[in-house]
Amino acid sequence: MEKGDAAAAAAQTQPAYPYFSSEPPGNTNNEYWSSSTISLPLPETAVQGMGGDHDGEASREKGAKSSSNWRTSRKASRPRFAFQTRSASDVLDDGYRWRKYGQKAVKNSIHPRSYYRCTHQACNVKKQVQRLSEDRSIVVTTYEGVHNHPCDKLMEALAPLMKQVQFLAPLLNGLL
DNA sequence: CGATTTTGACCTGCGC
DNA sequence: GCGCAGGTCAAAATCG
Repeated sequence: MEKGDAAAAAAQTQPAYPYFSSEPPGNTNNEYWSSSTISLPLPETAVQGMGGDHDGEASREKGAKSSSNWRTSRKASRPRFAFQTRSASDVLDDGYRWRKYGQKAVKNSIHPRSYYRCTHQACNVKKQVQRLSEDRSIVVTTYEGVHNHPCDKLMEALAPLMKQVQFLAPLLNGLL
């Protein structure tokens, strides 16, 4: 592992606010980012809803390596949204902890696509990060699923405040 | 020493 | 049915 923390910090210093949108149906081609997409007059971020009315990967019954431990994910399409950010690093610090579980080279791009998964238990939120071949400074991040737990970074930041509140609560009750 | 990344193999869906 | 492209697993390697 190289120094990804510095890159993450660099991404953190540039908070490109991500637009997000629920996926509009009817866009099933893979090339949801075309050259026209990045030529949109959006200054920093552009958004493209991911197509795919059927998610072919969630309904898979994984049978690799003689252990079909893939959870019985229903074919209910989990919410997916993709957005593009202009960032120097692949992993943008969104407050959650992600564990990389794969990397593949895609056809249309010379840059590989990375697959991440939320490290929290019972939180099967996945995201995939790909860098545009046309512009290396554009990173396409596709989230899939919603977190069923609070952001740990946020909780860490809120922990002192919560202690203050717990300490002040009896006093406030006495005053009111 | 535990958690995470790397990386090759393997599996599935889809188009022809 | 076959091949390709994409997605995931898991063992080894590596980092803090």
